[in-house]
Amino acid sequence: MAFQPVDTRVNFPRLEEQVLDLWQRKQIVERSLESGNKPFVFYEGPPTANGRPGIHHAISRIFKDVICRYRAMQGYKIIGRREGWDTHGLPVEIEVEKKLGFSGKPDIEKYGVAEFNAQCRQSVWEYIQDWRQFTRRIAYWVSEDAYITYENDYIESLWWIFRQLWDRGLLFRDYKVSMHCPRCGTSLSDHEVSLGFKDDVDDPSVWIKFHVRETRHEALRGASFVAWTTTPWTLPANVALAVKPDATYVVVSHDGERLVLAEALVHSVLGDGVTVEHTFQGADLVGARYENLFDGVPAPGDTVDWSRAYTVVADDFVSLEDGTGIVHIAPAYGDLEIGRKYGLPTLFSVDLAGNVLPEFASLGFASKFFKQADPDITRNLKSRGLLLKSGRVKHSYPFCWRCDTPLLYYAKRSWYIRTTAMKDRLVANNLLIHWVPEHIRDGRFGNWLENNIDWAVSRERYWGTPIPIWMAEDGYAECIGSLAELEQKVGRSLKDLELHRPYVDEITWVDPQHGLMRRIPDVADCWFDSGAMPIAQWHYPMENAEIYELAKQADYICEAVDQTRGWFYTLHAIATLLFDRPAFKNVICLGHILDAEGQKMSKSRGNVVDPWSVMNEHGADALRWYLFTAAPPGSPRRFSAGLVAESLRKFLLTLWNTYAFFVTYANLDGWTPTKDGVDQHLDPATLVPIDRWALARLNSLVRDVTDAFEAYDVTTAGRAIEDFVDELSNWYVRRNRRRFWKSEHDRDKQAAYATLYTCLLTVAKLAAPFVPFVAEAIYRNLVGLEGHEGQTDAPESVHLAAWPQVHEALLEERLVADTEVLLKAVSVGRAARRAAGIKVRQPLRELWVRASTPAALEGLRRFEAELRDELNVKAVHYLDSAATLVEYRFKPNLRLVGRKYGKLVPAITAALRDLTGDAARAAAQAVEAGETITLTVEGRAIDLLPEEVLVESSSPEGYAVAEDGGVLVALDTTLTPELTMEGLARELVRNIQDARKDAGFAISDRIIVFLGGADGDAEVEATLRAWGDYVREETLADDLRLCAPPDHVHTTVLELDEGRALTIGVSRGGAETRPHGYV
RNA sequence: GGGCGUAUAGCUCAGCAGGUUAGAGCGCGAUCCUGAUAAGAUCGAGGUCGGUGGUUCGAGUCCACCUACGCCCA
Repeated sequence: MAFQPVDTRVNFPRLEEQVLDLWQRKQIVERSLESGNKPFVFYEGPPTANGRPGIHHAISRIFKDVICRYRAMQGYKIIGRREGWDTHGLPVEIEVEKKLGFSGKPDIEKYGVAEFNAQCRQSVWEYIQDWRQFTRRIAYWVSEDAYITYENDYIESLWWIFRQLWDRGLLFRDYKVSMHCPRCGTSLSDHEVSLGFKDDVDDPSVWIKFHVRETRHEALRGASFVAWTTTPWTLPANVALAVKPDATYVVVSHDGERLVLAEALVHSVLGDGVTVEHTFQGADLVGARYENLFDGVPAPGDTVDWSRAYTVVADDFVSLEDGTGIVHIAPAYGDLEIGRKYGLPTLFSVDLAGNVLPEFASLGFASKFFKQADPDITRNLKSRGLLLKSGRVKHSYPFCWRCDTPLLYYAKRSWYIRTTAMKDRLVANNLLIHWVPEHIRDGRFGNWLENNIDWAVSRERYWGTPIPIWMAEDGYAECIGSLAELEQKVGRSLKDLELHRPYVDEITWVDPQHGLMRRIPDVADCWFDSGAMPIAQWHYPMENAEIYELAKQADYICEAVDQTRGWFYTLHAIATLLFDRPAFKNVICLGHILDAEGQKMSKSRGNVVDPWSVMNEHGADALRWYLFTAAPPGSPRRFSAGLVAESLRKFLLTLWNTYAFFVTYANLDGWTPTKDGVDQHLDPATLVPIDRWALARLNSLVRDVTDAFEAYDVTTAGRAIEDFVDELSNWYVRRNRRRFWKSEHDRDKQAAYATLYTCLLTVAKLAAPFVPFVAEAIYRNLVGLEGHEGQTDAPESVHLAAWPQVHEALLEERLVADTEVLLKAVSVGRAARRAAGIKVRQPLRELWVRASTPAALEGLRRFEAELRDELNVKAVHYLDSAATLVEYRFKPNLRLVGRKYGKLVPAITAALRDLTGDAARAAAQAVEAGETITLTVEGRAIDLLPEEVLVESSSPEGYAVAEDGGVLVALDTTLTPELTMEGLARELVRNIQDARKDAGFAISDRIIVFLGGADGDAEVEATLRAWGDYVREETLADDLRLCAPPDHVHTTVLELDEGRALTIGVSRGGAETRPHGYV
């Protein structure tokens, strides 16, 4: 059974398409989704499919995927690994409005709510095919058995939740100021409002005089209160002025007028040249009356108590940061709480469409849009001498996140979920959640919960979950918790009822006591829909109680950071209010992907990178790997296709080439793993150190990747795999190539194959959650599934295979540490060669090496053969204290000495530095022998333990030296004729190999070599006498001919020193060109 | 205005019990190694570790303040 040949010039996108076909053919996805026995609960945060998926959807989908794949390989049955679609809400309505050319609610009413909602229902599927293709291509494994928030079953579950809240008294109706969009005709939720704050909004800034009308203070008579506002349109709704009770207020004369304002703000408002006439505490001003600017309009049907209107109140909320210290109060437009607290009437100046009320017609600004009315109102006040001054100001102001209309603060009747009643539980339950990154828990999310306000859950819109509250004229209300309950109310079957407006609105009944019960017109905030998905996706409690019980709390969710106030919050709020438990245990909170300029990618900016172009060029795995490993998921990161390409080269190609190398030689040798695994070749007792090293590294990798996954640290897990693959390729394979090439099929070769095979197969499994395509291709070929159907018991897909276990017996920390020192010594040795200008190909006589600790030096001794070979030297000597050719220098090991001796550190450092000559040698020997050394520092004797001293040695004279990280390598650069000849032999081999490759010969082709110009060159002839067999063997040459190559053969030129050059020719050998020998 | 986060080489990122000369990859230049490699190695250029102060024998790391950016809240 051979492996399928592997091409190193792999086209990953094409490979991935083949794997996709395979998965489909073998129904791998379905089988994976159904596999497992221990439950692991995942919640899919539903996107709205009314736009094409972008790169930010790619990252959230793969981070969801990678954890689920990992858990699936561990034998978990993943519950909730299914699509979910968020289908309701203003975004959808806005889309449809745009399409139909509407500009507000009246258009929708005219068009008909039934038809409008039908359009909404349809529009959410416009991009569903894009989403499904995207999901498939990026290998986000979810079932297409989707939950859909607009379905009757889903809505019925939401009704049940409403009813639970209702029964607990957590659902209530109240006047409350909310941010109102006059265009959309609806209040916006806090998270919606927060989407639309703009800085640097240009607004009027006016200082208004309010003439004092009635006061007990003589000094106030004839004076005017000065208040500042940026919203002149609210002035007709003014009912009071507020001051800070403990602040100082002054009456000043200014341009012949007497003005009242906070002392602290006099200068900033009026500048210099004012005379203070009198001083008041804010509290003293309470009760003073002033002449109202306009006649505000009460809401229809409201009985207004005018007794407190147009008076001064004192409250701590007043700030002296800006303005005048006197705040204009208009309860209807934001100061409702103050109004209620001080018994003030609520008066209006503009209606819900944002237009000034008709009552102001005589003043000339009726029916104007509130922002447009600002100048008219200011002009009116100016003409009446009530304007102190005016200007413009830039500040932040909220706009509708969808239609960009400036929002109004507006007191309206709405429905609320009393989340504040459970605030302590929200906070406590949050502490049970494992957040990645950690700081979100106590930072952004924790703060948000600390400042919790009641959740405004109703929307005066059309396309959404109808809030199941029916109300009579007299205000009596009932909340309906299921369709059955509603059927009972109306006394007929409603099984064909579509649970949307306007159909649900048509359902009424007559209550014997209260008369006709009609549904309130509101629909639910669509965040309520998604936050309720743990319950509603199963149509609980009407159905699926069993699966709901398993899935009532998620083990894992993952979305971007903008969901802190969105889905993360609504999930958490509903779970806490209903069940007093967190909705999820672990959450990865993704940072935003930014474009190349560091800007957030968003549809409105039009800078969204198309993930398809990246996947088509580099493949989904390359994209996935990059997103997993480039930066921790919580950090915002800049994205460009170039970075994906780099990630591809660095990891996927290295892995692939290692795999290709293995397959190439395994096939040549006919090596296959034994059917029941390869472990009999992997007994540590019989393995050479480098094999044991590879397996030790592999097993510590398994351990590290598993640990990182358990901590939901995907990035660390991925980077660990990348590091291992790098070492496997650039150390293990490179060091062991000859073991694979050699022709004997001995035990050593078997061990090498078994080791590399085990590493590759294990890496394929570890990497499977990250790069499911490449891992699949490698796995299937390695376990013999490709082209050998039915001949193996191995699971048909790496994604159906078991997650690797750590073999403790193979973990050898010491061996791994020793190899690290070796790698360091090799690196330092190369630097020394480089410094001396001597190629690695040129053998040298000897080197001296020193490590920072005796243990490290011992490690080097263990790998002396590797060190000799890597640095191409004949002998290695060790610089310990017995070596006389070096000088020693000492430093304190600060980590230890610092803690122990504190302020003495500089003196100890100096004392160690002063050790020279015999004293230094003695000290070095003491350290090496594990004895303490005694120093006299500031008059006292200090015994330093051997580990508290770092010994450095100078380079021996006449050697090429380099040093780094405590490892020193000194090379003897003396060249003997023998060494020079050997160097030349290797030079010949290298150039002949190059020529072979250039000529396009197969690896196993035997050749004839022509050396033009070598005839008569004593050095070349001598070299070939000594090394001819070696050269022939290395290059598979049947013959080395000292003559100019014939015309037809491939040639290359090797420059020797002093202008000598060899022309090397290679041609394929064969039976007709039997070697006739050169020597 | 408040909260959270980020700030280290041209770019992407490590460095998190405070410790010795601040690293890696990419890119650039040079050299080397190589019959798996689209790879690898070595050297070079490139850093006031955002700034200022403080704690400490010692600060990229801890503290305070400030600046810039991002997100969130107002």
